[in-house]
Amino acid sequence: MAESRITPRNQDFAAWYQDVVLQGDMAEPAEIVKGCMVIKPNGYAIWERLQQELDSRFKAAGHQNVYFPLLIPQSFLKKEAEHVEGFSPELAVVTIAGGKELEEPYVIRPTSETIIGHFFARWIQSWRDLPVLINQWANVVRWELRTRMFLRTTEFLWQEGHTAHASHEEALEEVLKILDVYADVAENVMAMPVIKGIKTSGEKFAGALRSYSIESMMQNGLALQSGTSHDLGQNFGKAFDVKFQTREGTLDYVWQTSWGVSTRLIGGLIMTHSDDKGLVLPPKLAPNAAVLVPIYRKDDERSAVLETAGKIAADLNIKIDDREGQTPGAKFFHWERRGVPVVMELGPRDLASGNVVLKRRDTGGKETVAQADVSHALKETLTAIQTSLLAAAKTRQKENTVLANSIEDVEDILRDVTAEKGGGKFVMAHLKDDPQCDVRLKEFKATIRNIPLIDEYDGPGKCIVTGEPVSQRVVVAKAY
RNA sequence: CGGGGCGUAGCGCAGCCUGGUAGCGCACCUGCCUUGGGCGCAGGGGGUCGUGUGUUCAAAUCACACCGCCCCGACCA
Repeated sequence: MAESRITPRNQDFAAWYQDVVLQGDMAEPAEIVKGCMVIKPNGYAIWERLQQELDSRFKAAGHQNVYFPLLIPQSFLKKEAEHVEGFSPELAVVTIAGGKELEEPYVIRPTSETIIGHFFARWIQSWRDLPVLINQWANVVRWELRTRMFLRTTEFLWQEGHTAHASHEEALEEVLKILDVYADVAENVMAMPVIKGIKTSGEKFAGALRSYSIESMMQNGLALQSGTSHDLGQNFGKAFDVKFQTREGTLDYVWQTSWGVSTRLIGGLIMTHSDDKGLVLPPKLAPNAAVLVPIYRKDDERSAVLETAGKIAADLNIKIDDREGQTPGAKFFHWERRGVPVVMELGPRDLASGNVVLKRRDTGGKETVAQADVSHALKETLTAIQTSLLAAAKTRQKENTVLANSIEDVEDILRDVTAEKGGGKFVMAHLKDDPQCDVRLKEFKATIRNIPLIDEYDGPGKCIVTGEPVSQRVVVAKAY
């Protein structure tokens, strides 16, 4: 593709984001399919890395992968009142199939709680059948009015875990266990710091008793809900008649959970680390941790450089960019835009000195190391990049988190924040989980992102809207 | 779905007002030359002007409708 300039972040953050996605060759709008995107190899490779990290953790926690149908009988959605109300506006419905109008339309799944509830009812009879711990990697469709690549598209890829338990305590334990998995992957793989917390009633999943989320701060200060884990209580158990016989011989409805992360994570990754030169990837997720660019002038140099370069690349199991007809400069820009953590340079001078040059994507710093030490040096550099990306993101989040003790202060801080101009903050304030507060915040388009599980501030206080006592400060922000 | 902007070669754009043989830069192809941060020169290929209907001798250009993308709002992972 043609490679052109990237809009600077401080000029227009939304334009910058789109430029980075396009210039990084990760995805493009599907153009002929409203609100959808094509995920290109560079983007999909990142998703595959995320899948591996998540899937291995799910498996380790005892979950097994399954697959349920894309199409769900429309009547299923209606069985859980809150669920249907929440999802109705964004459903795509199939009414004609095989050339005939269907007796009962199918909805294309916006999520699978209902169809899974139906099968749980068939699979579960006794407490001995519990817990059921399953996960599916799937696509879902939600008819969104406004889309942005990776962050919100009509069709998106995700995983949805669904579990059924004999007790509420056990279900809740599961919900929190998965929230920890999400936080672990976000921080330790994606280098994206998150705040674990409880969603307010107004923001919880339609049909859940309670939702938990991880929220992260993007470079423009907006919050991104990066993963959710729901305590479904017995709501779907009752709606789909998922009963089991207890040890004591009585009948009870199962306690369910569901949880998911999506390709939205890739959007979060981009908006956490990337810069005005393009994508920046943490080594643990980068499809190419390093790329070697050979530099030569004459034919004899070329063969000598390529020979040594080939050996180094093979030893390190990294890609060598030996494309002809491209100058090294052009190659440097190429890999820089694609976020490759380390670009190595090897030219005649290095051949003579027995060295090789390592350039870090995050800091731009160059380091010359002996070829004999390059394996060790690369490993160290990649570790250093991973560490410093997380540290930088944490620092930025901390610097942009402020306390406010009146609703007017919250409004002053957040009123003029937009996705384009940035300037967003996480405002820690005492607010009650109450519609009154939601309404007041909505006046300047802010929301309570979550109620942190770990209170890092000053404990109880009085709600700055209702005046009622609350146990701790909550995260208020503008969000994607 | 409401408001605004946009849609012309792979990408970025000019042309449209005032209708008359579709242009520029980058990218691409060939050759020579270059290569430590986007080389240069010469030659060359590539377009149903978003789609449809209408007005006209003639439409990228005028009118109407539709579609898509981006931004803002309401809805949302």
